[in-house]
Amino acid sequence: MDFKDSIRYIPLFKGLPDRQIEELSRIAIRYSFLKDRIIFSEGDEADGFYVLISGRVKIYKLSKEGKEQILHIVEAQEPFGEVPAFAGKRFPAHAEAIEDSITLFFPRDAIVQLIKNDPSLALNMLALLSLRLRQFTVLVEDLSLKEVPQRLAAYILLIGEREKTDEIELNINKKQLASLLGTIPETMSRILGKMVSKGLIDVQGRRIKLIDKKALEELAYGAKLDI
Amino acid sequence: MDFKDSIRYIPLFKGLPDRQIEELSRIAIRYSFLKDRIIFSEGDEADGFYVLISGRVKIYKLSKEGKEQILHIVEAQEPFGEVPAFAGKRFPAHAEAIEDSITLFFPRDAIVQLIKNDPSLALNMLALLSLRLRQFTVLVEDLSLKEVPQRLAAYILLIGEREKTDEIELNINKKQLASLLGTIPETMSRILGKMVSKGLIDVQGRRIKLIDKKALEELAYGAKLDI
DNA sequence: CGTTCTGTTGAATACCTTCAATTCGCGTGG
DNA sequence: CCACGCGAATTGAAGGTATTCAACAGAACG
Repeated sequence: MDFKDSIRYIPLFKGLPDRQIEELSRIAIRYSFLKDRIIFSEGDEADGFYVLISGRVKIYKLSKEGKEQILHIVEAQEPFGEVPAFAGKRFPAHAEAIEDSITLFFPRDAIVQLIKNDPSLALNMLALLSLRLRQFTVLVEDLSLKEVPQRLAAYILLIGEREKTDEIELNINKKQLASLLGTIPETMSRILGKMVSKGLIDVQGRRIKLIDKKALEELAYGAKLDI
Repeated sequence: MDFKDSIRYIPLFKGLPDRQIEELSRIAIRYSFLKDRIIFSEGDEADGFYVLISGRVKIYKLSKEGKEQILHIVEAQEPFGEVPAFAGKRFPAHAEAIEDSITLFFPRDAIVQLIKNDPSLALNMLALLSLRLRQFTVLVEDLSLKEVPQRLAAYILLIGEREKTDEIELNINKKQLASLLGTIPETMSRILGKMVSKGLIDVQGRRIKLIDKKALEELAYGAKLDI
């Protein structure tokens, strides 16, 4: 099969010469996953990494009691599962399709070979891993140094920025939002409730309207929410 | 100045041809930091990264109330501050010498040039960043999904493994251990106390003797500590 | 139209932190 | 060499934030 078009526009492969794109399309393997399908589990041996072509994937850890912490929500065009391609040989977390998803799989050896041939792929990959590290420092900071209302306010504002709107639509359900913010649905629900009664936001299902942005910012980056 | 010997044995630079080592020693700049000196702060602009030659450095985040979360303790021969060399341009966290330290600083442009010339440096750097990502997934898991006694037990066992001894000597003080484990000295102290009274360990200052390893493992990876 | 999963609410509880008061340990200077 | 002083470490009491458990409401799905 020929995936050249899917591959050409993946940011990770930006700047690669046509020859390399052809080579990539030759070695890529297409895998599809229905919603709720496990793509890999923590500890599984890995011999390559994935790029998400369409759909959405969550990367997460599980506690022995079954509580879940989402590390990252993978969006289309993003690679995932790349850690064991370069260090260790097992996936450090679980991956599950949260929508019907199409991925391309790239075997490690082929990628390493390509990196040896083309430094721009190496630099793209370094940029990607560095960005992930940066995101993880924020996650650690949130989990360790901030309380749930702060995290939630920051998240809402972030989405608002990203979508350039004051009326955001969550692209994950509240259970998963809770897991992403390191808490549980009950807590999530209570805090959303408080924010509504304080007049900071308005909530209709997955739709959140930002009403008092100033107060949200104050909460996210400034003082505590006193209710 | 000539740092060739310091550089040759840095794992990050393993496998590089002599020519590259020479080049590295030409561009490296030596910086020394006394204990407690800030090396860089979160948000500072970065135009290169460091390798620690001797001493010890902590990488950490600060909350607005002043609480500290240590992300990583850098040991000799390890690079640090490498994220903004490849993505973004500012340091995502603070770095401070916790012992008198000697570092080499490598300007970003020079390193990028070297990577373009030599894929083995690229692969070493990718391995390093991947390893850090792996470590961060564990930190996130600990902070979000485990309680302090579990984290502490796991940490003690880890050091015991690493040093291959049942009588470990902490190389950081308990305040910093608390910060590394995402808690505060008081909590740390109480839990160590409970572990002692339960006969799991014995504590003499910075020296911890592992007495009941089985129970420690049970605590770290199995059931709860009921006291 | 019932079943199942998501989301909400209340009460009780657990864990950790905060604050305050000592105590300990160690380096420095008299 | 001892005493002092200061930060590190410990301990107790009180309080706060988030979780647990349970019950129920609501939405989605076949």
